[in-house]
Amino acid sequence: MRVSDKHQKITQAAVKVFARKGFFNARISDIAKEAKVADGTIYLYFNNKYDILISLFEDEIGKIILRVKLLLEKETDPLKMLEIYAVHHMGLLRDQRELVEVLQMELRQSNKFIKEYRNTKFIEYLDIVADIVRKGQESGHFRQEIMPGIVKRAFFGALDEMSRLWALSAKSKYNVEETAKHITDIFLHGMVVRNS
Amino acid sequence: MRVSDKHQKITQAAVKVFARKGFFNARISDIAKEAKVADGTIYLYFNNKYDILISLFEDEIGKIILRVKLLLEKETDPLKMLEIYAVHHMGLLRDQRELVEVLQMELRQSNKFIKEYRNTKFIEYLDIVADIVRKGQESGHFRQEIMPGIVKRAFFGALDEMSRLWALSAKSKYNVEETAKHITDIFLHGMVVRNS
Amino acid sequence: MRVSDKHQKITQAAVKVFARKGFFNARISDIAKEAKVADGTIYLYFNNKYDILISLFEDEIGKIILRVKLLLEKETDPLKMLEIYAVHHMGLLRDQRELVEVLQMELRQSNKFIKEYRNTKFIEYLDIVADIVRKGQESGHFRQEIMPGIVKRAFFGALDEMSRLWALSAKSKYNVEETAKHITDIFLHGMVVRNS
Amino acid sequence: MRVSDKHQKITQAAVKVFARKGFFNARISDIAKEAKVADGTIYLYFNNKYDILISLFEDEIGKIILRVKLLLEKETDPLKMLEIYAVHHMGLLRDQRELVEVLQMELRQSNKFIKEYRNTKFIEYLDIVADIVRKGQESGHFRQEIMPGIVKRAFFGALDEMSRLWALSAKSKYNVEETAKHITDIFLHGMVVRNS
DNA sequence: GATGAATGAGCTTTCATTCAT
DNA sequence: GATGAATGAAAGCTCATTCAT
Repeated sequence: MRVSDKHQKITQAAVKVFARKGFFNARISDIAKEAKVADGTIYLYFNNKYDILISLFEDEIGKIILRVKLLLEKETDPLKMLEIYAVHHMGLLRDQRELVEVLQMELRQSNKFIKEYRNTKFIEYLDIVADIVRKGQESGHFRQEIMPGIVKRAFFGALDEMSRLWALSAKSKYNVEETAKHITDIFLHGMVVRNS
Repeated sequence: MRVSDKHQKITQAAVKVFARKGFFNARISDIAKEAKVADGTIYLYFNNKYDILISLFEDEIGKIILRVKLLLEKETDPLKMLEIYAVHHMGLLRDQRELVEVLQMELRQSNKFIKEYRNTKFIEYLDIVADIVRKGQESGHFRQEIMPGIVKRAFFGALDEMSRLWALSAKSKYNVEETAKHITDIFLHGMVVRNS
Repeated sequence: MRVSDKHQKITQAAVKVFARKGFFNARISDIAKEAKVADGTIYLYFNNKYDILISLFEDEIGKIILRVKLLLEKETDPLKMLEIYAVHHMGLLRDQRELVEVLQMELRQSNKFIKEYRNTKFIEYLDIVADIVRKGQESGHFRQEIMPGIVKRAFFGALDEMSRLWALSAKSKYNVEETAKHITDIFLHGMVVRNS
Repeated sequence: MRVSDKHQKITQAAVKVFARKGFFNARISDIAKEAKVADGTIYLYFNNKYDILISLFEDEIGKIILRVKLLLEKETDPLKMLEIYAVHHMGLLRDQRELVEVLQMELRQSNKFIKEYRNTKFIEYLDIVADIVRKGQESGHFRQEIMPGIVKRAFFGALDEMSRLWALSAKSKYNVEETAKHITDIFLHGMVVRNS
């Protein structure tokens, strides 16, 4: 078994356990059991409990960034790009629900309590939106007074809050993809230059 | 000292301590020390640690709802109402920063792990936005296809994510009130009926 | 209300609560609630929790001694006296079941852990049996080699162990009075001089 | 060190500590210190404080039963068997004084407060006496009207109450073995068929 | 590298007792 | 005398982390 296999097994187990119980209620032994390794083995791959969370966060956000950037490469229309971003983001909920739950929670917890940790990967993920907005302004689609630094957070926040609803309630009257498009629609209408 | 004084002293102390250390890292003795009461005294007013958090949440959200509803009473224009809501919401960050931090965190934690707890007060707070949107649709300001149930969460999420930035980073290049207005502007433009 | 009334109300409440939960699991506030007084009031009549138990023990054993001595006064036959003692002792179970349960438990606990406390009342109660045995030896009914100091404890132990069965199991196939007589019968047959 | 060693070390430490302080006054840390293990180690072998007590009780009564049954195997005379039982029972006081003290106390406590716990081992120990009595009735030694179910408890109670005296007072004017024989003598005389 | 038994610091909660009213 | 809010010491139990095997 390659080293990276154990590392990944533990990470995947941690996602499951954190999603189920939350970071503070999760025990190392839970993760060890889920990953089918000994408790002590976890400390061969991670420094401590926090480290599992942070590694997990960085690694998984990293993968998400790669995937969404790949999707966006094929597109040049900023309006469509924003929709792709939104649909992909919300799609994570369907495909990696447990991961989304963990990222949601930990986004609000870890970076506050692990002071040393600057959440650069997450900022990189947000900046994709800022770049799209800037591109849209350069191409004359979006109003010049729109502030990309605000939109990137507002857009993410809007999508994320909807995710939270699903993560909690399991079922909802809203369809995931439709919701992503509806939110995108509002932001696009909110940002476009009006010809009237 | 009136009974309510002790209750309130403990609540306020809990807000400070939870904001500083987070719910799980906060010790009862921290709260007791901050409130200048004995550890045991806390249990005369609250059933357990979770109960402090939930009571605090309900009470404070309740007060916020009362205040924002009072502000909205004087206004009938849905566009201005939405801005009032946003400005007031973001204003909390200036006036009750610690409280906002606690509400932020706990919104993502407690209702997931305290299954019995249905966060009705929070939903009531969100529904204010839904009501404004519906009102705007009735008056013909907002497009009929806009879904109030999505907007209420998207709008809250957008504002809240901006709050999170401030709560974390202490200083920011963005002005709180300006940001509230900018986000409102995008949503309003996104929702209004266009006459072209 | 006379002073002694409060004292007695507390004692009676303590009997109930100790019987229900045991000494260590009983809370002062339980007793206070049962006695319908404030927690603090108990400390006007008793020094501490142990003191309630000891006072209760002394007082109630004292009453039992008085009653059984009164019954025995009318009788001179040692054989009948022993039966009277046994039937009265077991009868307590019917009339003051809760008290018996408390005395049972505490007999095994308190005098071990409250070193200062010499359980003189209890010894006085046992000595009634020793006196009956000695009387029976003097009258020539009982064998001279019988040791009253052992019989008093063995007889009490035998009766008490039966009590314990009832106190625990609530219902039993054995009748209380019949059992008292059966045990007495064995001890009497065991002690009498045989004429063969 | 074998697993069973730790388990046994803790059990033996618990016997010492419970005998010294009683179950409720004994702290887990006392037992841990006595056993020379960490507090947490105790919870690797026992579920909780009660569990130590119950395990201890079951295990030790189990051993006592085995030993006395072995002794009784060699004997067929019910009269001698009863004496063997009594002498062995009282002998425990000499050889395992602390254990006897613990069993004494807990017999009066645990099964009352740990409702789930049915004290089957103890009943098995008592039933040895009932079996002897029945055997004696079958062989025509003991009177037919003697009730084994009562004798088993009365006999145990008589012996146990004497034990209690020693356990408490440390020294006594009575010799342990002589006392066992004296009590047995009374019960045997009390039960035998008289030829007059 | 892998294991999992052992550690012991840490924390919530309880409750006997006090004392200002 | 009576009250009951307040106190704070105390203890059972958990669990992240270590380390001998």
